[in-house]
Amino acid sequence: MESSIRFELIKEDKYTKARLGKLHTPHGVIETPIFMPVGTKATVKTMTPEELKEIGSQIILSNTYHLYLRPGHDLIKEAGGLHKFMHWDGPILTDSGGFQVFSLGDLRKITEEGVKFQSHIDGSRHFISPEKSIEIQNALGSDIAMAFDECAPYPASHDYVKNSLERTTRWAKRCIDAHQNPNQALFGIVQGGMYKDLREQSAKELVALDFPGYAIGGLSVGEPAEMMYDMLDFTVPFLPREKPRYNMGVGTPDYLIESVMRGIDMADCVLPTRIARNGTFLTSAGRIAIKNAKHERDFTPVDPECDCYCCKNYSKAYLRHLFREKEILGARLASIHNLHFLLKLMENIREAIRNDDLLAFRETFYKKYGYEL
RNA sequence: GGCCUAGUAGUUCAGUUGGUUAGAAUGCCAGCCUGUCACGCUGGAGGUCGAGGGUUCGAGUCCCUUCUAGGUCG
Repeated sequence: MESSIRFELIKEDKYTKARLGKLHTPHGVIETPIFMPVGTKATVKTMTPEELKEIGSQIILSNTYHLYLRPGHDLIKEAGGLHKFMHWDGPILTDSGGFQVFSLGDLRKITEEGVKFQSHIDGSRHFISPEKSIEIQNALGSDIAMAFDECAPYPASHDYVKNSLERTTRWAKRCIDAHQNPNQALFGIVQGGMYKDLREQSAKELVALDFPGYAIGGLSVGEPAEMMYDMLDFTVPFLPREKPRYNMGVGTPDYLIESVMRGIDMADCVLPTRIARNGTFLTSAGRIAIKNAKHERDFTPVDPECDCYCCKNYSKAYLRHLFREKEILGARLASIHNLHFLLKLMENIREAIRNDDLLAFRETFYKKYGYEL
């Protein structure tokens, strides 16, 4: 089947493995490398689609498992699809529910056929297979669907990860067979835990299936940063140059920069929006915990270098007040800022790649951010 | 003026028949959050138990005096 997306590789950095690209989707073109805000339950928490656009979001994520449970994929299909339902006309990528196999650990049982879940909402029993996940994602109508995989925990034994990855490959084949939507691309997900031989095996098996894009899963699940970088260094070269590569679940500035340098084109993470709701701001000078007492009488913006709506109009003292009072506006402003910060970071990264200047950009950024290599 | 009730962490309150180092909630202070069970989680500081005296091996708990607040009766 001809893929509904097309990846255009525009430029490769001279000194790193970073790439500049364009990903053409049915709902628009995405400039890569890109960060994708996460809207698990058909909303990027606290943000309207207009606000998302304004801060530079090009594509957002949503989640198969959560939307299947509530409100139900049949309802969303009836509404005219996820785009229409949530009033977002840009590209959407749906995660397959595979990560919930991992994160809802004690509420599920994995078999060859699929995964039996108990709903975290009401305990009701459900079964999601590769076919079911594709059916749901098809009903949602996302631009990019993800193969139903198993994200192995860290640490995990070689045996466990090997079995898991081989099952993930078998599931990937079933996803391809079940996938019939010409307006939706299906990405495969490389697993293999922290074992290089298994990463290689997984990558080779999936590349043989010829997906239009590849994700690297099972990273940033608690392992040391160095280990993740190692895995990226090792795994990315097995992926085809002409197809997009997506590092799942990565969202700190350093993880993003390091991922891009290793040849990653896409990343997503709940971190910026989650820590936003808990009062932490990502800034060019590092993280700021706005609730800390030292900001009580600080009437300057969170990040003087930032031109987002939050930083242009509100002071640290005011934001601290909002968070102490648990006023909803605090969560909104922080979400706007954190997402804008990462999206702007990615824009700067793209510019740096364009100028073969990524290494210098990285050094300058880290120095100011307070991050030690 | 008489009688009754209540005084315990910044605040609202628990504290068994007297028995290790007086608890909770909230507030305060700090840390954490990485394909979202998440406006959350974890930790920390903070009290001469209104004051003074007495009984007792031992008193936030019992007795006396006193102060404060509220109620009530004249």
